[in-house]
Amino acid sequence: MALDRDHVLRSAAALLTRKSTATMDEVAKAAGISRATLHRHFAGRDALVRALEALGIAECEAALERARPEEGSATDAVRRLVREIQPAAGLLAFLYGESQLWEGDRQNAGWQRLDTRIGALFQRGQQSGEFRIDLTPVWLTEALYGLTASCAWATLDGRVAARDFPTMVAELLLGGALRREES
Amino acid sequence: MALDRDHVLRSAAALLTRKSTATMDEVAKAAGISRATLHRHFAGRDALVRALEALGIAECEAALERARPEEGSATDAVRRLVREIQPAAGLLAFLYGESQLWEGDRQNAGWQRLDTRIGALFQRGQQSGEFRIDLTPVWLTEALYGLTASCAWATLDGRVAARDFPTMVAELLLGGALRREES
DNA sequence: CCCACGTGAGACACGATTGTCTCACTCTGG
DNA sequence: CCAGAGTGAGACAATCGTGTCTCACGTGGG
Repeated sequence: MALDRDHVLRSAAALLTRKSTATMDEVAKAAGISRATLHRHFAGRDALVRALEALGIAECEAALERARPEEGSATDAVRRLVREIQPAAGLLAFLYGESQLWEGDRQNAGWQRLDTRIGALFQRGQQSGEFRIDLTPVWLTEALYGLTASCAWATLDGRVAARDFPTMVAELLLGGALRREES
Repeated sequence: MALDRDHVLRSAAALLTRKSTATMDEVAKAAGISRATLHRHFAGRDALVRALEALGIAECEAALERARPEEGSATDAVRRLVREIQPAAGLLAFLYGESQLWEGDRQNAGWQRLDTRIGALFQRGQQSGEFRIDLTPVWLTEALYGLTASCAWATLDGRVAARDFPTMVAELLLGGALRREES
């Protein structure tokens, strides 16, 4: 039962990542169950999206946990974070484009928790002198989400290889397009 | 009449940037016209979105034109491009999230034209030694779109000041988060 | 003045999606 | 074997957005 629910959620995430307007019927078929059973798990489309949001937040927090953001240099911590977040990138991209989640004043507090922790990582990098201080931690956090979603979509379209995901996102976010003189 | 159409288009762009699921009725009200008149300008929602797509492409091409991508260093050209693209950033963010435009095989050829020209700019930077070669021009182009959309949304929410848009996008895209030793 | 045109307002039907319900089937444990 | 829980299939009404239509209004030119 709990396993069923998780399986349904993951199928829905995979489908909605590709086709964000998918019908409840399509979601059910993708999970290999009937629409009736889908409704037994999730009261409605809204409830499903909320559950996906909670899953996305949980996966991001788990990725952040695994990345050990307090450990070692902030640079390496960001690289670890990007690597750990890749499995959730598709789901994240879907949620990122689901404006329904952002317009109300009742948005999930989990995002703020995440923003705070990721922002703190960038701030730590600034304080240690690793990161430049003219880009705010808030913007760097936003850019991390944005680049993650962009690369997830580009991967789906085949414009970027999945194995290059960590490099592409982390290297652009950290080093930018400019070539370094040193190193 | 032609002016009316342009005014309607711009109102729709402004509204749909904030609320991508806005109704035809809401779009009409935002433009100060009735739904009937809106339908006289655009056969349906699809036609409206397509017209917005064409407008977005045209604005991007105009921005690219103004930025003179062949002139001077590629770095400065990218900075100019980001600056010129800012007025269209909201519209671009809306289109970027409109998956309807990408899933079919009948996507507007304008995007490919743009991708090619912007990709060429990044390639020029790589050939001149300004840009690193381990990030593909395709990914850099994608990242430019992604960061533009992210910053547009962050600006709407007040997380980033509009006046900082060019700096935030261009500096992150070009230099990344890492602090430079030299310069 | 009068007519033609564009417009706003509203009615209407249609399609798509949703949420709820019922019923028959299957499997599992006692 | 049997009872009960869970499921799939389908019917059903309700809702919402859409596309089309009609009609009345007013405005500007002939």
